[in-house]
Amino acid sequence: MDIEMGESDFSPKMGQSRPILEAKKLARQLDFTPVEFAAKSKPVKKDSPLVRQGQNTAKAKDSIPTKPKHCNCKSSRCLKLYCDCFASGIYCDGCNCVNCHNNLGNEVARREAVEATLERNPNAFRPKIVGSPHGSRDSREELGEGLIIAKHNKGCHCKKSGCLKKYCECFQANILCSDNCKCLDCKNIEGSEERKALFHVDHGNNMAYLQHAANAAITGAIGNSGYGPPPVNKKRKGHELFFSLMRKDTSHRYEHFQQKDIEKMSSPSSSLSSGGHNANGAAASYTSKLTYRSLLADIIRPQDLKELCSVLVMYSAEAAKKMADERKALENQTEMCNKGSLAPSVQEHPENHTGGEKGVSGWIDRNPGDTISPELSTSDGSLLSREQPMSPGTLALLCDEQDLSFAATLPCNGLMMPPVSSSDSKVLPGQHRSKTYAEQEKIILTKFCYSLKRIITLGEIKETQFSSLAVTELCDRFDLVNNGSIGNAQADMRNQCAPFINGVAKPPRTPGRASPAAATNNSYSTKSDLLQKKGVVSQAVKRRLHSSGVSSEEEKSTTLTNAFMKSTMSVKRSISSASFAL
DNA sequence: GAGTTTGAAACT
DNA sequence: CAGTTTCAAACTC
Repeated sequence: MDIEMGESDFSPKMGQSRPILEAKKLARQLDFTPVEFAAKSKPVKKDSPLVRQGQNTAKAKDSIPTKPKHCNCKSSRCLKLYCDCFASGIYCDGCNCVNCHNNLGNEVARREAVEATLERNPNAFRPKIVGSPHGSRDSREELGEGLIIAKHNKGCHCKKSGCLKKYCECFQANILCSDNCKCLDCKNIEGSEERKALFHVDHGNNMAYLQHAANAAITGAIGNSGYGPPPVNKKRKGHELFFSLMRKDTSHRYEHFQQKDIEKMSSPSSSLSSGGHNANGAAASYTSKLTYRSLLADIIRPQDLKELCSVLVMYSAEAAKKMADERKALENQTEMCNKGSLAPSVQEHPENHTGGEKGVSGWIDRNPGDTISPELSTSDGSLLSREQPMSPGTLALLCDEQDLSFAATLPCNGLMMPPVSSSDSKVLPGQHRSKTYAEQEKIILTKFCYSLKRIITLGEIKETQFSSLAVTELCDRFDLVNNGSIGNAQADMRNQCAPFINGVAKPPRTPGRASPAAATNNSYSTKSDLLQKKGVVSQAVKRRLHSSGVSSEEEKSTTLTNAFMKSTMSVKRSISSASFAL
């Protein structure tokens, strides 16, 4: 990514057209280099819905490259947006293109092409999908079916694909068509049964089925069964038009469509199907809840993220209070010594009893509403007090993550000090602050580290469960086909399977028919290994945390501050990624 | 793998 | 801005 244009490429130059300058200015305004900027403009390839379904075809593998799929350009010299590499802002590398100029050796031509492209369209290299991981989160929302609502900047203009094939950029980006689109007979809309049919994971990972479903949906084999009115081939006028059509002919739509699968589905999930649009009720029960979901979807839930953030803030507050208590006690002691008299009754603050040690239990296990002083609990359970202290890092995190509901209750106007006494905020020395921050950050980092490790471990477990299940099934099927004979091909297959079970090797099978018990044992073995692995992870975390205990307060503060800032960024990325994955 | 279809990009 | 052409990816056979 450090190829392509240098920074100077986007610096204002005399004689450049306004669109170019604006585009370059835009690139600068964003927080990445022009190259990265350009690279972010092509988000769709490796994340296409079909790929995310886990298709196992060669095509699918090709669709998950470390760089966009190798192009095959012949006439464009890879210097036009036709070329995926060029559009992605990267050099061609290992492509099958002919007469390629998208390389270091043709930097001049390439630069001219970039400028020409920007002149035509200053947004040419901007992210096409607003709301994707590569775009702004602002317009992104989650949908109940593991889909992210985002918008294609320009929208698609599909006419024949029903926006259910990868010709459609919206579909390819796994987003619904939006008002920006000018597509005809769009089926890539919320509630579309055709779209849901595509994501039916009972057939999942079955490329042929997916494609068949798409074709059927597009041609009407699913949608109209040949009896209903032909697809209206006119401009979609919002989603209502389509919905009205759907309501009219949905009763026909699934008559010939995978009856068994229809029967399997029971719980209506979409507003469309729950709307009772079908007279006989058959289609009403047909709702697909089997859309793509991240393996972490059940582990990292939005409320978990919210809770995590809330708890981190809570610990921050606790740490601040603890430090304030200690400091006050110290001051009292000093005062007592100075006066040489009996210690005056410490004006205890109710929060003094919260107890820092108490707050080191797992954030998931803890009920945030019942373990902290009333001041820390808000009506929405966000556990925040407007008077609680927060470190700059915490504030930065919270103020920046304004989409988190709890953050809305936070004042972002600066540092607040512990409410020990009215005079404290005036006289609190800087060293106390940094000490407080260090304590806050230490606790927050500790908890956050635990949380992340926990998520990772759970994710690994789940991944392995899925992988081992699939591998076991594959191998057993193969056994079945071979009627008990294990040939070289099977051995090869097993060898190929091995890497997919997360490094937990399946025990070697004895030659002959694979017994179900063996498969079960394999499964248990895997789980056992995983549990062991989990233990190792926990111990590793402990060791790391233990070893991270630096000696001096300054070191601790610096270390923790740096780590915290890193973690802050990680939190943001994690939240963003997790939200997208969910 | 060749041929066809498709829709974005480029062009007029 | 609309219509047409070019282009390369997606798709089909």
